[in-house]
Amino acid sequence: MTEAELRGNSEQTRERLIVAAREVFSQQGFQSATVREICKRAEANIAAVNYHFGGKDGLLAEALNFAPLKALQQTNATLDACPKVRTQAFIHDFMHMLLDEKKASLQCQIMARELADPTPALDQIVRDAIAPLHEYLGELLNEVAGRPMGEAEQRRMVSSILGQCLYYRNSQPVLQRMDPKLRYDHKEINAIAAHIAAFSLAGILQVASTN
Amino acid sequence: MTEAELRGNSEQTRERLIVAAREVFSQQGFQSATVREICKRAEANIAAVNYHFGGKDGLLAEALNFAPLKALQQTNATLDACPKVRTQAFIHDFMHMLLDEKKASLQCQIMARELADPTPALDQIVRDAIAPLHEYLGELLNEVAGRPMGEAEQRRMVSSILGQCLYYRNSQPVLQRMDPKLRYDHKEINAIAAHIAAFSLAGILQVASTN
DNA sequence: GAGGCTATCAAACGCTTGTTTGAAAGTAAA
DNA sequence: TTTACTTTCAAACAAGCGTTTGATAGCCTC
Repeated sequence: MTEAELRGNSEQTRERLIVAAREVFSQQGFQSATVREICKRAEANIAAVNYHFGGKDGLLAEALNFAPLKALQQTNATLDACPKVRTQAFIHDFMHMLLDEKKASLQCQIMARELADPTPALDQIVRDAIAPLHEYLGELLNEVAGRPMGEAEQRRMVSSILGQCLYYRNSQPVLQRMDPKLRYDHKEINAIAAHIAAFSLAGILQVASTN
Repeated sequence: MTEAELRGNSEQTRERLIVAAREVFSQQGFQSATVREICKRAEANIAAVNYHFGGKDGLLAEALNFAPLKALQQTNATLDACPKVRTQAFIHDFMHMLLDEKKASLQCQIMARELADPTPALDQIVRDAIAPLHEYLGELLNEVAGRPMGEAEQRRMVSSILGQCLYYRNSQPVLQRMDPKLRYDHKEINAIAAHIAAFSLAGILQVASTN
């Protein structure tokens, strides 16, 4: 084995662990996920997690990655369209990130899980991902409303949209039982996103024009 | 010790365990909650849970109680008001159940937690509580819309409302960090409920009149 | 008062968890 | 060849979990 190969193997092990960790964390949540399961999927030894990441917490920190969410924001911000259309596009892309088996961002799914069941990484997640997201969405919704909203009002508008979106991911076990035929295929996700967008845009415009 | 006192003590222990279990389950979730912590709060021996309920699962089954949710529906159904006002009232009462420290129904909070992190009791919860709730809300929203909605559309309307409501409960750790001043006092809960109601009624009417 | 039943208790059991250990194998530098 | 360093591995460790056990004491029935 040459040095390059060894390096390669080491890097490969590290990388395989991160990939496996994203799978398991996003599916089972941080607490329910076990180091043994992750190592099994990564075909690595149990001690590898502690050797490469210092522990389960360290692995989570490495598995987290805000790039997909930031990319979504970036794409949306540079969209040449009116606020309403950009809001629709945002919800559409966000839902595909959360639900689409093919395009899904496991990193975002891990974050979505963290919201309901916090870990020590929550502070970092809020600071680096959720707070900027709230800020961006808040300004976008301000444009939709056509007038500056109060801080609290703006936060509630954002919460209304995020709450709807996350419900489909975090309450999937329930929704599955309510409608056994439910499958999150491309068509269904588009329908859900369209519903949330139409529902929310009406809500924003109405509330903004009333208060 | 007389028989009555013994009976009483036994019943007291059982009852204290259920009360303590509701507290701990609603605060920490079923999985994170420990039998030892519950017994400690109930001032009971560790073996008491198994003796009285056959295990942690059995204690959860007894701690669950759908009466408060059913009562909310019953109250709302017999309300002498138009569909819009009944929807507002429903959201108002539901949010107080989920958030108000004084009026809160711990049983409902346990259920809210179960949505995100299912246990073996989820089937029972869906069957006995959530499905009827969805059905009732669906019909109510139908009246609001003024026309019969399709099954999928109706389900999405209900999901939009429940998603918004549950977000404030299940994502509290995040919202707390976004706004450190946030306190779920009576006034704040009323404001949140009013927002969700106004937001959602506008969404329903708009979507219903368009499609 | 003997036997049976109920309820409680301290202690221990068996299992799973994340983590640590010490040896082994390989490469690179001296 | 020796030395040092990196990576992997099987095994064990310590802690926490839900659960079980066997003893104890009180009350009822006979």
